This record gives sequence, structure tokens and C-alpha cells, in this order.
Amino acid sequence: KTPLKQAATSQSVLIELQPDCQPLTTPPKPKEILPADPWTPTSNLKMLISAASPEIRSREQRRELSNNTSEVLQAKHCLQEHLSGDEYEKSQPSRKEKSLGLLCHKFLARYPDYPSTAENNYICLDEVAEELNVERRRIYDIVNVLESLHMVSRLAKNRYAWHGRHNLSKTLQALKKVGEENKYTQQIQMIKKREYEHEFDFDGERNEEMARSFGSNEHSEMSFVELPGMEFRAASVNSRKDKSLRVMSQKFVMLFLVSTPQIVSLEVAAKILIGEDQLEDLDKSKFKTKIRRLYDIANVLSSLELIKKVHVTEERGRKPAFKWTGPEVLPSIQDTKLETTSTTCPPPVSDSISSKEQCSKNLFPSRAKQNFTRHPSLIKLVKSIENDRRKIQSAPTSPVKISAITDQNLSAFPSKMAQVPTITKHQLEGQSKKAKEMKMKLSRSALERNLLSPEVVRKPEPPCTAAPSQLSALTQPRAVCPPSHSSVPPAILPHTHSGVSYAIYLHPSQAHTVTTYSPSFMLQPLPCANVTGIKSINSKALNKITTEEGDSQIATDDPTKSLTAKERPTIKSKTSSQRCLKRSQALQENNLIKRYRSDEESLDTSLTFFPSGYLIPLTQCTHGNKAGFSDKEKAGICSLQHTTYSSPIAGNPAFHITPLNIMLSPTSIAAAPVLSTSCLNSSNTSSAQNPSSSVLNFTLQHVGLIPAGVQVPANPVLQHVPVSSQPENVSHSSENLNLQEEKVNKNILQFLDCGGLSGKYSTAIPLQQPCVPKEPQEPQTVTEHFFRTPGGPNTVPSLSANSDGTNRISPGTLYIPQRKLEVSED
DNA sequence: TGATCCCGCCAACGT
DNA sequence: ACGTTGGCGGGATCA
Repeated sequence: KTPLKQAATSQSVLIELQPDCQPLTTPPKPKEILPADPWTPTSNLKMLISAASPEIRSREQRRELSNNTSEVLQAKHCLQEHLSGDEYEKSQPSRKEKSLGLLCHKFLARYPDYPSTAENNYICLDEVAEELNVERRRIYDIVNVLESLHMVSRLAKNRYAWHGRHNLSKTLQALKKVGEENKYTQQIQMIKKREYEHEFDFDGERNEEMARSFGSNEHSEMSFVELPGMEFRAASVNSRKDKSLRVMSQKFVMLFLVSTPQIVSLEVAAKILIGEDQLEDLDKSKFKTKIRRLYDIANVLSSLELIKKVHVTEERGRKPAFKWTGPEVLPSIQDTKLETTSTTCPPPVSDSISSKEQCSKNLFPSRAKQNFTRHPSLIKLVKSIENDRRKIQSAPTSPVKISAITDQNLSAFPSKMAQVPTITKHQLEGQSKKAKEMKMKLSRSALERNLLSPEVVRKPEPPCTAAPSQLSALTQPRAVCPPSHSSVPPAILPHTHSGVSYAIYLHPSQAHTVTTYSPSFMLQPLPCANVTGIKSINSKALNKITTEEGDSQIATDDPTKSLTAKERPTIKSKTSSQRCLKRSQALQENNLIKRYRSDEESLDTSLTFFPSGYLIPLTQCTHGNKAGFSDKEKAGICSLQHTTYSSPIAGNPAFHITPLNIMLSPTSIAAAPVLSTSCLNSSNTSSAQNPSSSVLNFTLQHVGLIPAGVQVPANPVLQHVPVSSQPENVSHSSENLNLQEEKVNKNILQFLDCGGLSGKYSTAIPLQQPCVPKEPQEPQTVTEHFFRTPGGPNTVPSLSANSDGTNRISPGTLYIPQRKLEVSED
């Protein structure tokens, strides 16, 4: 130790003497060179990488670069030896060159994003470590994070299997779900609120307070989330109870997936992660350590291009944060069992179908146990037990995934409510994002919407006000695709981002939805009264995000400003409105919700909501890249997640509609037409937007999305009060569900009647964004809309009632005074 | 400075 | 007993 350290310390000096930190002799070099020179190249590589938009680069490119660079570096090395002195120093592997991120890049370069099942994608840690010329310890860091994403799985000692990104979307879905169940959104808001309240002191009583508040909801300890097919194989092998890095990684990802602007600051993440296990001792050292770990994880995730570093600037200063740049996570479509619907269709993806249930079970298995073990606070334990009990009660027997796990579920009611806004945010946000993302969201949102709907319903209670959340939910429903421009059936468009294609059938009614779907919409409360759903949601909205790419600009201006004026007032009202919920209604809702919840799980697993748009699996890509897809590309067409869906009816996926195209920026209704046009066009159809209603109806009915009698209007766009909700009813078998849905629908309708979507939406922001995203890379194109509501960003509207007794957020409190945040990329 | 985070000690585990 | 994993945090670098 000492020696090494000293070496490190006196590096500069020593280094000069001994270039590689190794013995003076040259020997080491040769080896290094051959394999893949780890360090030297890195600096150059890094430079290059940073220079180029990181996201874009393909792995191959990286490889090339690395190789080239390595060679170059080697050359350098030689030179260095001769040089000695300053120059030499310069060339020395700087710390950066040894960074975990770089190492991870190298690591990833060794394996294809979408490996074919056939090839043996085994990873031998020793070999890798050797080849990359790093201590094994470092490899563990990488592998652990990859494992958390199910990109690799441990087979045995020293041996891992490489899965690449095939499971990524599923994993993300699962994580998102878990995150939602854990109320991460709320937690985040709470933390922010706290921060705001106590500007500075970080530790201290406040923490306790926080912890306490959290405590109830916290379920925190979830264990590792597994996927169906991905269970840890040799149990014996992975007995390590502590999978903290893995678990941390998953939680960290969850935070992104759950927050609306998908930006998470390290500080918040650390607090939440700490909070989960030990609220009590939130001491600095612990916090610091957590942060360190988060950096490790963040580096790997960055290498995977799932996140990128940004800075959030508040009054206090700049805080490091990361922004999700990964794929939008669909609501668990798979979970929902598209299969069900798609009977006709080709078999669903292998895993998705069979394993879903399994997944769930694994998600949060024995958290109590584990937690207990680790951080045995009796209190906590008790709480968790209670929670579990509740879960059990509420939760259906079906071992459904995640939901069961979470304690929060218990409190589901409130929590979900809270979540609603969150979701909305996401969706909204999505708009700004790349088109691809948008499309993803659409599909996702649809699902979510369905799920949420019950909750949504309850919100409307307040007299005129439509809860923003509700609105959002309604509106969001993404998807609508005008798809059809003509007739037809679902088209499948090539997905930009992930390469996934979906056929989306939209309910005409939903069409309008699409339009709506924009963040802007959130801000504006359409409705009847003062609703605004957004604000709270947007806590972050406050922030500005600045990206090199120019996000900043966008963020600064757009949506926010325009909305602001209107919004602010609205926001307040919203809050109040929430508070005002009538109990009776609330109760009803509660019941409804509860019921819903109970069913929900079962549904989740089995079912399917096809809210506005549903996806039908077309084909599945096997793990291999068969289909001729390019594979490596980010696009990763084949990934499981990206299942392709075909129309039930025709079964021919002749057309592809990319969700993206469909989605567009729904910002304003007014815009909608435009969107549709442009988007559609892009997709290739020049035809008018009117889908043939008959076809749609037929399709929907056929699929079971809508009752036989129901007809969907042909022209979705601009229709305010379509039948919309119906689709939700869909094929689900559960009775309860149907009942609930009906209620929901009613509510929705009421809501709509109130004036709902129409007017205000139209007001919304014009859509500027291109419907079709081009390159995935250009995130910037997408405007990120952050809303800065004067009032407060973080307010969570939903929280008025705490059924569980916890309190997490009281309505009033949540409201966070505005702070300005800026996000900037480095 | 504060943000990053490399490095490697050493404990927990497995075999 | 020894090898593998990986938590952890000192302290070096970077910005």
C-alpha cells in the first residue's frame, strides 16, 4: 500500500523516472501495447469523445479510435522515454486516462451491443482485466453496474455472460416501475423541498426530520431488480448479499426514469439512496461515500450513453447532476402483455412473455430481510412489515413484479396520486426530447395512462378544476396517431432511436391527445378552472437546462416563458384545488383506487391496457440481430425491448409507423394539425390525416380495445371529448378493472365536459419541433422545455390525502418556492 | 476550493 | 487457506 501510494503521490517525480510506474525497464510496455493499450490512448480518446457528441459515436468508432489512439500513444510512449521531463510528464497517463468511464468504454468496445445468442459472449474477468490493463477491482465496478442493467449476468466465478442491450428496455421498464412504486418522485420532491427550506445545513436535525417523513413511505430497501430470464443463475455464485453497487445503480437509474426532467443531481440521488437505508445517520462521511459511488456508477452509465453529465445551477451554485439520455422507457408494455392482444401476431418476444411474471417476483424479493440485516432499525423493520402486510392485502396474489415489493404500494393511493404528476411531467418532457423518445413515451404514456386513470379520476373532484394531473393524463395519452393517415392500419415506422418499430393503433379520440401531449400542455391547465397540473410536476421545470447543444437556449425561452404567465396563477389554484378535494369524492376515489390497485398488479402482469394506443407485437427480434438489422447501432433494432408490433388485423406490417412520427410534439392542439401533416409526411404518407374511421374502429374492436358498439371518430385531432377512455377498457379481463375504468371514463368525460382539453390547450405552445427526429443524436433539436413556474416546481399536487398516514408531502408544503435552476452540460 | 474519482486496503464470501 | 468480490474512504487530480 504505502509504496504504491507514495508512488502515486510523488507520481510526477517518480513517473519521470519510471514511466509506467512500473519498473524502469521497458518490459511492461510491450504487453500493454499488444492487447489494447489501456491508458495512453485514453487521453486522446477522451478528447475525441468529448469533442464529438458522445452519444453518437458508435462503438465501432470507438474501437477504431481506441486502437488508433493506442498506437499513437504507444508511439508516444517511446518518445516519452526519450524525452523525459515536462514533455514526458504530459504524456503520462493522466488521471483521466485511467478513468472508469474510459475504461468502461474500452470494456464495452469489446462486445457488441446486441450480441447474437449464438456466439459465446462470455466474459472472463481476468482476461479483461489483463487486456485492459487494469486491476480487476475496476472491472468489478463496471460489471456490477452492467449487471444492474442486465447487460451482463454472472455465470460463475470470474465469469460473466454478455447480453448487451437486449434486455435493456425491459430492465428500464422494470426499474421505472419499481421507481414509481417507490415513490421516488415524491422523495425527490421532498428532498428538494427540504433543501429549499433549509438552505444550507445538510445534516442535522433536518435529516432526521426528513428521514422520518420518508420513513413511512420508504420502503426503500428493495433488493436487486431482476428480469425474468435474467435471474441470477448460480445462486451459489451470487450469494453476496450485498449488492449495493448493483442496487445503487438500479436505484439511481430509477430516479432518472421517474423524474420529469430526467435530470438527477448527485446530491439528491445520494440523499435518497441513503435515506432508503439509513435515514438516521445521514452523516457527512456517508454522504460523501455515497457520492463517490454514484460517480462510479455515473461513469459507467455515461459510457453506456444512458446519462450525461450536466450541471444544475441554483441560487446556491452549481451542482453536479446527470441527465438521462437513454431511451425513453415505455410503460411496461411487455408487462402488459401485448401478447394477449396480439394473439394473431407472431409470438411475442421470448422473454417478455413468459418471464414477466417471474420478473416481478424477483424485483423486490426479500427486501425486508436484507434490509434488516444491514440496517436493522427496528422501527424500520416494523414499518416494512406493516407495509408488507398491506401489500399483501392489496396486492393480488399474482407474484407480480415490482409492485408487490414496494411498501409504498400500501400507501398507493396517495402515492400514486403523487405520481401522476410525475408521469405527466415525464411525458411532457418527453416532447422536448428527441423524437424517438417521444414516440417511446407515447406508447408508454398510453399504458401509464391506463394505469393511472383511476387516480386521475379522482382528481377531478374539485369542482371546476381539473387536476392538472388529470388533464395531463388525459391529454397525454399520447399517441394518437393519426396514423393512419389513411387508412390504415398500423404502420410501422422505423424507429429512430432504438430502432424499434411499433404499429400503433390509435383510438381516434386519442388523436387529439397526441396533440396535447406536450409539456406545454402541462403547464397550462386547460381546464376548467384553474387547474394546472404541471407545476408541481415541474419542480424541476424551474430549472433551466443548458446544454452545449443549445438546450439552454431552448430551455430558457420557450415553453416556460410563454406559459409562465398563465401558469403561475393556475398553479396556485391547483394547489388549493387539491386541498379542496371533497372527502366524499376522495373516499370514492380512494376506494376506487384501492380497488384498482389490487387489480392493477394482476393486470400489470397479465394485461394490457390499451389506452390510447396500443402496441401489438409484430415480430420479435431474437436476441441475435437477425433481422438484418444493423445491430450494433444504438438503434439496436433487435433488442427485445424494441419489439415490433404488427397490426392485429392485417397482420402485415406493411407499414411502419414510428411512434415518433406519430407523437410529434403535441404541444398544442393547434399545432396538431401541423404536426400530423409534417410528421405524417415524413412517414411517407402524404394523405390527409383522417384515418379511416371504419378501419380504426374495426381494428380497435377487433382487438378488443373498444366495445363493439363504439365508434371512434374519424378525425381524432381536435376532438375534445372523444370516447377516449374506452380503449382503456380494452381486453382486460378483470371485472374490477372494467368497473373502474368505467368510472374513470366517466370522470374523464366529465372532465372533458368541463371544458377540458379544448380551449386552453390550443393556447399552448406552438410546436416547433420537428416531428421526426433525425438523428438520435441531436437531442438538442428537441427542445427541452422546462417550466419554471414561478411558484414552485416541486409541488406535488396529488398529495393531499395520505391514506397511509404518512405524510410525506402535505399539499401545501410541497410547494416549493421557486428556485432557478440551470442545467448545463460540461 | 470544490468536484471528481483513482487506488487499493481489507472484509465478506466462496470454494 | 486462499481466491474472488466489492465496500469504503483517503487523498490525488481536475476544473
